[in-house]
Amino acid sequence: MEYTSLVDTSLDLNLNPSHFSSLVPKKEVPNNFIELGLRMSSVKDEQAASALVEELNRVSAENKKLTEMLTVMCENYNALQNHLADYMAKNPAAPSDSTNNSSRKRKPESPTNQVMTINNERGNSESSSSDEDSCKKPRQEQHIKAKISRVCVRTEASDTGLLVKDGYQWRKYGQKVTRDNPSPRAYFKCSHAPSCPVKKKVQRSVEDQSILVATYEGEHNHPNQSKHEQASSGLNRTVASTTLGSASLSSSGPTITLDLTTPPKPPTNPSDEAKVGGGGDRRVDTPEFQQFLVDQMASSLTKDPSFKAALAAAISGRMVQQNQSQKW
DNA sequence: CGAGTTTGACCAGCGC
DNA sequence: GCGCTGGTCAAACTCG
Repeated sequence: MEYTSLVDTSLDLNLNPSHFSSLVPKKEVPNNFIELGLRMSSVKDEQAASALVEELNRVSAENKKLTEMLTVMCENYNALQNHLADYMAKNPAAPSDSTNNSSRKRKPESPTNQVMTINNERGNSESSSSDEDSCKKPRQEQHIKAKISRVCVRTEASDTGLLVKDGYQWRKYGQKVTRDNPSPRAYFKCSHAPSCPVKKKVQRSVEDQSILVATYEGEHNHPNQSKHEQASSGLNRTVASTTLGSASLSSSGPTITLDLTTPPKPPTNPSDEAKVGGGGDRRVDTPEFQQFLVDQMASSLTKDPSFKAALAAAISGRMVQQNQSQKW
């Protein structure tokens, strides 16, 4: 997951928190504004003043946007750190962890690495017990199938359905109880286009029954038919509604966990359920996910008073900088 | 009545 | 070769 590559880090945000207090004299900002206003009044150009205010608003908005991008970077960094720590805690020894595979008859054949090579671009995120996905298909077929992604969706524990709405139309063609998970696994095929090879497997997580793990295989060879639907009430709305929940991105892969148990209001119909970035070609770097991440992270960060102060200082500092440059 | 779901049967890969 | 397992098929069933 290279989110940092998605963010233009060359932006000069003047956002180093450790230097805010020293570099940005906060109390001087209003003084500068007053001084600026006095100068403007001396020029007797109210239109210019209003234009300048508009410009300041525009710059403020721009700074806000840039700050959101920065929050994405920060959050990704933190998520990566957490995941690394978690991984190190769980796997203190070498990656050749045989404990998880000892009870299996099917040889995983270095599951993580294999899936990673198969997926090349997407990779697989977890080497957990549900990684047998990589071992089931004939090896050659695995190499043909290039896209395997996994999406975790947190749902209400009382929700017994295996429905992960992602904007595509799926037809269930089978259900099976697997050995290492008491919860049944549901098999879906994309029913929108007969030629669409995408398949989806949905199974509840062993560790947390409230989490649905959807594994997508293949790529859709057709556009998401319900994109418009999503735009109005589906994905975007759900993305917005998860602000009060939690979301986590696995730093090692495309696994995405959405906590949908705390929506602002209960869904009025099933279509309001989790519509996450599923679909074989849905990627974590799609605009939908980026927007989701931005919303999530901005929301959590804006709750942090220190971050607010830093942000305000950054914006103020930026304004002062610009004003000074305009003076010169 | 058509589309989608359920579910038991069947198939193939893998380990012993 | 046999048994276990995951994946798929297809007839029966359900629902709008």
